[in-house]
Amino acid sequence: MELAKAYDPKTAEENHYKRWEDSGFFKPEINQNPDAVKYSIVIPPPNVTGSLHMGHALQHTIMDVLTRWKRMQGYRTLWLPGTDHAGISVQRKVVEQLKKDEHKKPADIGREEFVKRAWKWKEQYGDTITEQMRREGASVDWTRHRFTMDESLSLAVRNVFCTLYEEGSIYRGLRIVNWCPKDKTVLSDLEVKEETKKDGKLYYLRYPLSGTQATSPASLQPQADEGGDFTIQAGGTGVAGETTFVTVATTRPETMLGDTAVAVSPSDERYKHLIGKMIDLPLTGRQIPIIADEYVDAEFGTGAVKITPAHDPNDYLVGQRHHLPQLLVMNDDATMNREAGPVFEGLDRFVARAKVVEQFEELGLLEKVDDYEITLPVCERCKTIVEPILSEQWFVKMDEMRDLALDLMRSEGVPHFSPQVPHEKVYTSWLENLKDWTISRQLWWGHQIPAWYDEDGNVFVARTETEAVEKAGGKALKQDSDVLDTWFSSGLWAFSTFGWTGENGKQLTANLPPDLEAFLPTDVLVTGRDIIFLWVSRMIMLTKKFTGQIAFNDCVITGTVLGKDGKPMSKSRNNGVDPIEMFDKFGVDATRIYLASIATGADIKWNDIGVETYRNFANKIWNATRFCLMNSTGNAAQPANVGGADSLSLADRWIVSRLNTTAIAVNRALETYQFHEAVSRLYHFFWDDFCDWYIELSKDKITAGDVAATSRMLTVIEQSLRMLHPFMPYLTEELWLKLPGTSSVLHNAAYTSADATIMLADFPKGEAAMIDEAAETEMEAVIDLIKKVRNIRAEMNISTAIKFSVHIAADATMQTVFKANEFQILKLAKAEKLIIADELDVPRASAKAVTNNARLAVPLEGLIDFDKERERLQTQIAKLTEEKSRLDAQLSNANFVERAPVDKVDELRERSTELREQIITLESNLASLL
RNA sequence: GCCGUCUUAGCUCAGUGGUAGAGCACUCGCUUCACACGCGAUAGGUCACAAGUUCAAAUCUUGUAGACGGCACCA
Repeated sequence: MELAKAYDPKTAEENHYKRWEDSGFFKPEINQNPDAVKYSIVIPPPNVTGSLHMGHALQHTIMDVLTRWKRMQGYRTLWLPGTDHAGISVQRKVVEQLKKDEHKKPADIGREEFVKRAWKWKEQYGDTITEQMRREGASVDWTRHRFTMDESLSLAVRNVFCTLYEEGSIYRGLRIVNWCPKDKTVLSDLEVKEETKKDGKLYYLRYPLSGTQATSPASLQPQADEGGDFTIQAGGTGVAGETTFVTVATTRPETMLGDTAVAVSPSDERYKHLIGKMIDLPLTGRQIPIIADEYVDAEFGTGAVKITPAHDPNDYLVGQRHHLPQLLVMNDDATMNREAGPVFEGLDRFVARAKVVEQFEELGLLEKVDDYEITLPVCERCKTIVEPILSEQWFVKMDEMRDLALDLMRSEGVPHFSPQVPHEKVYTSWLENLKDWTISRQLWWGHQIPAWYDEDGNVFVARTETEAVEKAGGKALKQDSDVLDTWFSSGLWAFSTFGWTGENGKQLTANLPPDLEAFLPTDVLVTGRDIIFLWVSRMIMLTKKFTGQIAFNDCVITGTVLGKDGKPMSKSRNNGVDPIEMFDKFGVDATRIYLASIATGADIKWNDIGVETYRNFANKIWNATRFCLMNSTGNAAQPANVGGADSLSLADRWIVSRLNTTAIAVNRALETYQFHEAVSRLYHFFWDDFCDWYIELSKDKITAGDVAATSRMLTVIEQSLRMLHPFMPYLTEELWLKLPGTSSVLHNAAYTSADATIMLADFPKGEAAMIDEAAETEMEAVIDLIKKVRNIRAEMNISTAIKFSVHIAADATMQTVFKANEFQILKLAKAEKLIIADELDVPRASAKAVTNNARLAVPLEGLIDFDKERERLQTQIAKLTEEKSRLDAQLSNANFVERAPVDKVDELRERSTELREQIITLESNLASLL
């Protein structure tokens, strides 16, 4: 069989996925071992609006590595895929489409039609990411694909909602919430981000005290053209003629239209006499009181604060304490409403702001405007400035669930985060300060809240409309028009995807769906740190509450893949790297193993060269296999041939030892989610140990058609491919199937009846008993020797065409080793004769070197450049001398010798002695040249 | 304001108390019959800075500087 000269990822990528999927290899049912332990992962469901980005590629790689690794180990493995309905995102897409295609607004077609269009949109475009996951090679069980708005998952949502409501954990209330005027919906605190605005302004407004002003309340009406002529006093009050003012500062002047008080600190001497007095609120014709409240910091600003209970969370609380009216002056699109007065009604908030300021100025009531750096809350998705607004919404009390989660962490350390620092602490302290969760959203796409109202506004929460009507005694009802926060349904993901619907009460014990019983708790959750609060914590809480189970034991938090500029990838920065482009350029496998080579949790700047490295690695694997296949007609990988037979050469014993060391290390690394460690071990084992040394050492036998040698090489490749498979599924399958002798016989015992695939081959465990310390030491001595000879040739500029003999002096044991490997040493050192003795007996015109086990010399009559050789020796002496003096300094420190562990001290002493001998040898070599 | 992370070779990154590592780039040499996406040989680092703990610090502690993240506040 002859392979192409270079690996072409495309062919392999097209060859296998469909077969894997069609053969049911991704399904847990492929496992025929009734006693198999389960291993399960649920995918963080990507938005149906999404397409694959590098963060997905990273997370999917890790999940697939774990899944494939465990599957090969014989676990009954399930990686469950799915998508999230992504309320706001889909709604926005459909609104855009409607506008573009039909110039219509949602209201024009009505809710029912709109939702129909949204489903249609989802059917049409929602598969993008699932198709891309196939390209990635993700070994998910597509037959268990779930969507958060599937009937069964929606049933779970309704039942959870009703249960929480019946318990009193869900309530409806009037609160200050984050309002996005563009999306026209409320947002949870977590969906609000901050943006710093450097050119912000702080406006100082004068509020006249009632009964003191020269001007009548009427003159403070909007558009009054009368200005004032005032003198200002420090401390925020001003007097002009008969008029006294209280000056307040605000960044949002338009909200003054909704002010219902001015608050001062109770202990503020400057204002004590004003408490209880009234203010004539300009532009409104309203009178509002001056009140005292501890909330006010006398030191800050003017010490007097305008109170707008309907437009600020702190003011809202002050308002509650003082029973102030809550005057809402804005519409849901952030234009001013009727309450703002006829002059302002209908104006956008920012236009209204300018107008308020202008009018204050005209009235002489604008004291000053300061530049003020301000951070503004913005909508996470559309970046619109979020307006704090008084609104009636649904909330979940989090106290009980928070305690469930905190107990899990404290008593069982669940979930165990990787990396543990800093996530465990951040997660815990977030929980400790958890506030109620706003769960209603003013959207049409999503799970409509199962609450109905009668004409009088009485609410009936029920699982179905019929049940609600029943509760209402047959009255006509109207369902709440809001839907639930997308994260409410994804919070149930760990159990709703396994068939839990909450039909039988809480379904805690009875009639569990089989998948729930089989796969919950899941083993690990892999996700990014941006949704630890939004999703991870809620899934832990809701799963514990509704199933009594742990959602997942471990939680791997991946780092962020940054753009080449070191900033997070984003459309606006245009620094994104498309995984699909990388797949096309370097191959899926190279991209995957590169992503896996990033330290767990670490951020990384994207670097094409990293992927290129592993593209080259893929090619190396391809070519090593190619070489093997070129010489192995009729042979087969035979594990027995790698066993510890006496006839094995040093190189054979050594590669077996290295293989087992590697397998043990890889398994250990994967168990602790140290993917980069596993990758590094595999990379260096395959490239350095196997290709650079083992293949080169056995080449002559292989090319000579030595059956035993070839099948040993085949076996090492076969085992390596298995270990590489979780990282590089396509390449390894492509090659594995081509190896002679591969069949389902090599499968893990759980899959013997399945068609042959490396996916189901037994993952090498590695055996400590197969680690051969002597072989490692001896091989190291041989390698060391060869490297020294190569160094002489390179440094002396001796062409490989020139063969020379190599003299070696060593102790009896090492003499045996070198003798036994004479042929290999000659071949790799490109020498023609090896002379091994107790002492070196060479002419003066020789290049010399020392290793830890030998002295060596290469006679170079007529070829030697004495200056260069002296220089070479001096360099070596300098190096060894430096190391020795460092050791001797340590050894001459009495404290070190007394306090350091004996082993350590002995080790250093030995090394020092060794170095002394080597230096003496080199110095005498050098002396003979002088 | 509070909490936290990072700073290691030209670049991108590993490394957690005991002689500083990788890939790429650089230098030198190789059309060696698997691979130039390759082979061989070099060179390159007072591990941000300062103080401390220790026989011993890139690694632990504290501080400083710079980069970044989360939370809170923002009249």
